[in-house]
Amino acid sequence: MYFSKLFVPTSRQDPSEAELISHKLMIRSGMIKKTAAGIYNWLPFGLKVLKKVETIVRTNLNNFGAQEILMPMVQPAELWKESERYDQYGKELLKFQDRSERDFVLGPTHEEIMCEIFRSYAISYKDLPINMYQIQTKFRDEIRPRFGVMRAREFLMKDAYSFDIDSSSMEKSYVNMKNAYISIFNDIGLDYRIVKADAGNIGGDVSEEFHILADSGEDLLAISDSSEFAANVEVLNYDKDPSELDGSKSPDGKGKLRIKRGIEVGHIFQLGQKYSEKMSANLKDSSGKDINVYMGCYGIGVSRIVAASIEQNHDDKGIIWPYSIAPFHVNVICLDPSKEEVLKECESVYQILKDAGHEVLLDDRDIRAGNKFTENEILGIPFSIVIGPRNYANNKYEFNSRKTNEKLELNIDEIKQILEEQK
RNA sequence: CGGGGCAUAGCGCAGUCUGGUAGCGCACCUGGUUUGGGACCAGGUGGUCGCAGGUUCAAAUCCUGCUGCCCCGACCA
Repeated sequence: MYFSKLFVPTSRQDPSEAELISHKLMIRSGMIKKTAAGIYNWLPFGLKVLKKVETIVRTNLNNFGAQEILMPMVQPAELWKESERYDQYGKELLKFQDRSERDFVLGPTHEEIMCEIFRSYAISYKDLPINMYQIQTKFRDEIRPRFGVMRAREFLMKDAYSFDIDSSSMEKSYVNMKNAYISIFNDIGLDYRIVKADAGNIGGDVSEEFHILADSGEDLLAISDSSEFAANVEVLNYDKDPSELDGSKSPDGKGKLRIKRGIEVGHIFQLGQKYSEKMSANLKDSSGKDINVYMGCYGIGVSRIVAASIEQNHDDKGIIWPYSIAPFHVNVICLDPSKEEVLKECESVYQILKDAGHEVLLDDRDIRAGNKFTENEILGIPFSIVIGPRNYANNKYEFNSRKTNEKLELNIDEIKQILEEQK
């Protein structure tokens, strides 16, 4: 992609609306643009990152046996009345009417629709387990949306639902999804923790959260320094200031608790029969008896991961993308594109790397060098290659790492080698 | 929903107290000089001062009502 053809409206000033660093940087790097409180546009650069996260999520879930579907965002209120969440869910549930005054809601989650799908077919216990997911825009009318896409009203979520014949197979489905999540978050490559969690108003007995660690995280996590114990402090029923937990004995008796801040990006639940009872999502077991299906549900805040990544990885110059979700892998910075021989050399390097399967940006804009360097840093592209009149005839190129700030003189094969190792 | 703040050019802001021809920086456009770390000089475009009423000879400025946005809290993936 040629930079001159990309719409990336960067800004050198912090927006007045933003407080959080990820929010500021997402606006300054031209990734997002707000339309209303908690409602955002994803511009080309931001969308590239969002799609990267989406692809990692999709690929892993498919590998772990889940099947992608797409459910409607607009849902009839009747289903929500049936599950009794029409009144319970609270004002976060956006309600409205169509032209003939029928009640609808804008989907904040899809247990009701999922049950409706399940119960409308004659499904045998032999068909189970079934696990279906979607990656879709959700709407929750937050009391106070804030921090950009971190806590938006409209946001991109992956939600998955598993169906099993009994409790023990539901647990197997749950563990399978937990493993899928571990694989997803390992692939993304951010520092994360899995903690015991409060199931909140989704319901169910067992639930765990995936948190990306960051000092700005809204959740406090209590993590043992010498065992597997890790929990959201919400579940500890501790009546004092949670920061006092730091250094106290771990509930499992092993080691001391350390308090860390996290951003919740995934939450998995064993729902049991909570929804299937209310919604009559049944099937027959091997003895012919009607059973309410055992469900699990599994969420990932896809758009939130983008912001959380920036919270965890940035410096005073801008974003630092992990290779896995970077909008581009390498930026070929052409310092004087008006000189034909320089531009030719840049295009040649660009093409070679592209042909080798890397995602390359060519900054061919006829602007000052400093602007290109500074924007490259704000945008956080992992590697850059600087080619100018001074060094274009060389067979060595200036190769820079955004993360380490390292500057190397490398030939094209050495560069290919390094990029190959990142995959 | 309670408390606090803000709304003036694309962005960031001053001007409001004390009413009297709407300004600054950045961005953008023209020309020139520059050209490896957000260049410089000269010129230029761009505003129903959030909206609706009111007071006044005169309102960005004073009064009333409304709307939107931000922060703190309660709440929540």
